[in-house]
Amino acid sequence: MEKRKWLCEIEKVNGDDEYSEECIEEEEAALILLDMSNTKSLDKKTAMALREQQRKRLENRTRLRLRLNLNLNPHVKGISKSIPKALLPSMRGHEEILALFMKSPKAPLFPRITSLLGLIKECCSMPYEKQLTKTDLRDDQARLSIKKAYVEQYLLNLLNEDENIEEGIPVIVYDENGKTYPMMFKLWSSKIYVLTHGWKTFYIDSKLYYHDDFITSVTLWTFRHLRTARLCFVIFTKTSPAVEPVTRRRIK
DNA sequence: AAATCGTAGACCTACGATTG
DNA sequence: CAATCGTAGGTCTACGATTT
Repeated sequence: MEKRKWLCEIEKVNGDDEYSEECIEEEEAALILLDMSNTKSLDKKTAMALREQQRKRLENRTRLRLRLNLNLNPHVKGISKSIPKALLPSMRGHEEILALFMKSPKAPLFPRITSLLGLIKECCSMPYEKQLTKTDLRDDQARLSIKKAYVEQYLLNLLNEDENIEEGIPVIVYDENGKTYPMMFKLWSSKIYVLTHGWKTFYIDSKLYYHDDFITSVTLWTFRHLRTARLCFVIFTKTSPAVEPVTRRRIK
């Protein structure tokens, strides 16, 4: 109910003269139809119209989720920039978060993948950026380690009761093209959180490799799928010239 | 045999305690 | 108060174990 209320407020602010329960149902229907368009044969025109409709809806949803994210991550602080006053009067008091969302030069709060539009059931986690290490990209390791603090702060509260991180949680990982990779999200020996199984396929497909002259980093988001309710990750990759080699010394 | 999993230990870093 | 030291806890790597 709270979500609906927010959505309606958002639509008002954005200039929609009318909103109603129907508009929300209409949105859900559009999202489901669009999802169908990914798997069934719709004619191009219909699919494009649905995509456009979904894009518009997503803009509203994004703002809604931002608000919901505030409740999950109320401690995010530190940036204070000007916010367009007309945006969301009811978000007063959260200017810092809005600034973060709107101005951050880093990763956006939400991954921009067309095929994911409207399929995100619960709000995304905050983005997590990691500079990949040698072992993250080693063929004989086949795993991505994820910082404990990030997992405990942002991801564990997204888990359902029946999901046991120590036993491993099957997840779907999306790359920036929307391609999916089944992986296992797991806590190893109460110390390291990792993504295993499909990670190797992912970095091979993404043409990632370790080199002293380059920094390869990933940005990761987590969300729950609208239809399957399954835990999903989105991983974007980035390679840039390195200022210094990114290795750790090890004496042996 | 190759791929993947799991862990021990080296290394790093943040932070509190101590000292000048 | 700033610099230094000690330490706990987190991250990364190497390598043995297990699975395919």
